[in-house]
Amino acid sequence: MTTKERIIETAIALFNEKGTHAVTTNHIAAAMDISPGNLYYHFRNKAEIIRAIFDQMDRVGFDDYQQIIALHPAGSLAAMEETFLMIQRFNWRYRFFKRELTVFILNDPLLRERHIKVHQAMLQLIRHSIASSVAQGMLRSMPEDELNLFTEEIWLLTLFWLNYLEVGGEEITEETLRRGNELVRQTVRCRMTDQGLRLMEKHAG
Amino acid sequence: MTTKERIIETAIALFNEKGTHAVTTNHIAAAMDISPGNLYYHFRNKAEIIRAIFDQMDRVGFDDYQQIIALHPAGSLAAMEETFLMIQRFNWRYRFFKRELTVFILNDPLLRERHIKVHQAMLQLIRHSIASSVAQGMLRSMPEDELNLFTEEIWLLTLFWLNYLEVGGEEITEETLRRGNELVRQTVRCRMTDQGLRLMEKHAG
DNA sequence: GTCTATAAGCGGATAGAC
DNA sequence: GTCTATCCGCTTATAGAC
Repeated sequence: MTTKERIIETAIALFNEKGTHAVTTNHIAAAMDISPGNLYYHFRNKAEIIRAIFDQMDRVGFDDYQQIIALHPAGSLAAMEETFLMIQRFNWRYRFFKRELTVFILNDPLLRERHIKVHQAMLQLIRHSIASSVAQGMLRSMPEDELNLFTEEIWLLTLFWLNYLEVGGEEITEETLRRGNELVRQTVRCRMTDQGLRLMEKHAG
Repeated sequence: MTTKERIIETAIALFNEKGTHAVTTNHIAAAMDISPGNLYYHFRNKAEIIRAIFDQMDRVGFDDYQQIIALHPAGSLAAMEETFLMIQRFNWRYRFFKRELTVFILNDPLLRERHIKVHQAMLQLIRHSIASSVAQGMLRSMPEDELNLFTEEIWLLTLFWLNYLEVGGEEITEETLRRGNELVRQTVRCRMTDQGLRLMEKHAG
């Protein structure tokens, strides 16, 4: 791993542990046993480190997104759960980001725009996924309004499950992540047709 | 309003606007046209201002909670919606707090414990409310597991609706808050009995 | 209670040697 | 690429006059 990469990984670890504002460039340098000057050779300043992390997130996020797309036709429910867990893993790796997101967005219009685009894309992905489940007769068809709210509900649950666990003082484990998945599944089950429910039972058994 | 109160109100406004870390004691003093020294006469440091705000939140939150309790027997659905909006207003007034909550909790074990207690109390309140709706025949009875998940879903939606709007780049208005309410309502509707649905229709019409 | 002035400390950032 | 040394600026916090 290059020094630049090590700086980024160390920064992610420390940001996740203490929050970006409690972590200084000096802390990052000290934690990886290099001098502050060396750190500044690789990055102009702290903001640039954060930007580099965001870029990494974009790349990883894009790869994940491609995987989700590829997964999607495979089978509605299983694909959805795989997607949920994938997003949770992403949110966990970059958990400082989600924690401080609103403040970042407040102070950085560019990040705001970028994030809104991702947000919209995810909503569309979910809506599309729901529509295809309806077409397959797994979900009952519903009026436009209800479909929109349903879409937002799924996305909100997925987006904030990790945060929910954290502010409730729960550990993030396989078990608690699985519970979030259960939550989404139950929300979906509410809108299932009899046929969909039968298929799900079979799948579970 | 005393200077002390004005400091608190100014701090809340600035924290909401810029985030706690971007706002210094000097900024607060300047914004209200007093000297930094004067501010330090009333508060030992910035952390103490934040603590004073938390204390205010506790008091306001407790009053709101009492109102919710009082509201509760009045009528399930209407009370639930009133509660939702009350919590949104609270979250909006202290929006810096919810935005930075995970980081606060990370660095302050006491706040963590306090917050977890509130979290648990709200879950219990919701669970109790659901149980009484089931007893009244409004909601279909459900297995323990489903009830727990349902409770958490309601609470998660209520807790994060404001955050959801913010990270999605939406304005907080009567309209968008109402949409959050719709979301919760739809989640509840999924579990309603025929009797409950009829009552709701009548209520809406 | 409120002001002005100022000290102390820290984080961010750069220069220049190696 | 990496280090040491150092500077700038800002925030916190205090002392002492009014």
